[in-house]
Amino acid sequence: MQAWRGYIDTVGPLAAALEADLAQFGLTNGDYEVLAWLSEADDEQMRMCDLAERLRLSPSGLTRRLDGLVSGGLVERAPSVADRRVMMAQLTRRGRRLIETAAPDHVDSVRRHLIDLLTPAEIAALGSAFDKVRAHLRDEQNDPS
Amino acid sequence: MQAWRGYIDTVGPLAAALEADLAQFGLTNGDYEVLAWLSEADDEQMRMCDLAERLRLSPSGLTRRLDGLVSGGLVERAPSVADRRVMMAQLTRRGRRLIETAAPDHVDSVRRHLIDLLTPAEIAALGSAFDKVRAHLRDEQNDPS
DNA sequence: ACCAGTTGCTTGCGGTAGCAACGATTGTAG
DNA sequence: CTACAATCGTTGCTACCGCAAGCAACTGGT
Repeated sequence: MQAWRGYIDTVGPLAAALEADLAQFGLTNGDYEVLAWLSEADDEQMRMCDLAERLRLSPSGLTRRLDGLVSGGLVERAPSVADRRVMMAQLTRRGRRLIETAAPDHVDSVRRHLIDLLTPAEIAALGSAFDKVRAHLRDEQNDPS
Repeated sequence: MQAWRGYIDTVGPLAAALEADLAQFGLTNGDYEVLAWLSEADDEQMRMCDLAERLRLSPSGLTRRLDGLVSGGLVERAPSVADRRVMMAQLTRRGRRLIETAAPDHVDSVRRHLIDLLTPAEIAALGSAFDKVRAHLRDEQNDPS
């Protein structure tokens, strides 16, 4: 329970610190994640619904988040040829250049604020612990016994 | 970095799962924390500003959160006799009964979703890891080198 | 006693998120 | 082929939170 209190008091400030480092690029954590996922996708584009799932965002939430990125010229919407219901979120050249600039800095930020502070054993424990929690949450959702 | 991705994908759903369990009492995670802190305080009351700091909330954020709890009859505002600028957030009888009912359930929820899934070594690693991160964030804030 | 600076809480505003509802499109069963 | 269900994205609504501004009250120096 002590560990739990520590968790509560750490998660928020940690996210805030990372977001502060990202601000120099005009990005929020959420924006960064959109660009990161798109940059790793085939043709640097994804269906809105798939992207929403990856980002753990509701459809409406993603619509509005993308609005911001589109007006910033980092992403554009393109209708899918295969399914006219579908909108593809497509990374623009500007978006690609920005994420390529910001990514190393962000990775470094994660290292400074988290990874480099911990022993390899602690990192491994964190990884396996979160894997277990995530697996448990998935099971619970699929089988609401 | 893999551990980092796992962290990102776990923290949000975990908070959501706990919030879902708390919903049966009509409480959010934030509401619960207010009541929990107040129930542990002397005379079950705290100064707004101290409470805001504990909750990592801005003053305005706490004002609105308390609005909700006050209209729900769980907390009331009382002017401080020592300093007339200060408002005390005071747990009501209803608030005390609710937190006393909800707390065991919430603790159990944390166990089910987190603690019971992990080995003692993993729990210890989580605790020390977050302690280090939190200490580092504090240092950084006090000495923005 | 007075005035400047600080502290504490509230309010207006903007940004972000989820849910419910909707229109458009696709898939499927009869 | 036609009806019906499911999927996809957007929009209206509501709620939450932080920042900046404002007002009240306290503090310390003159």
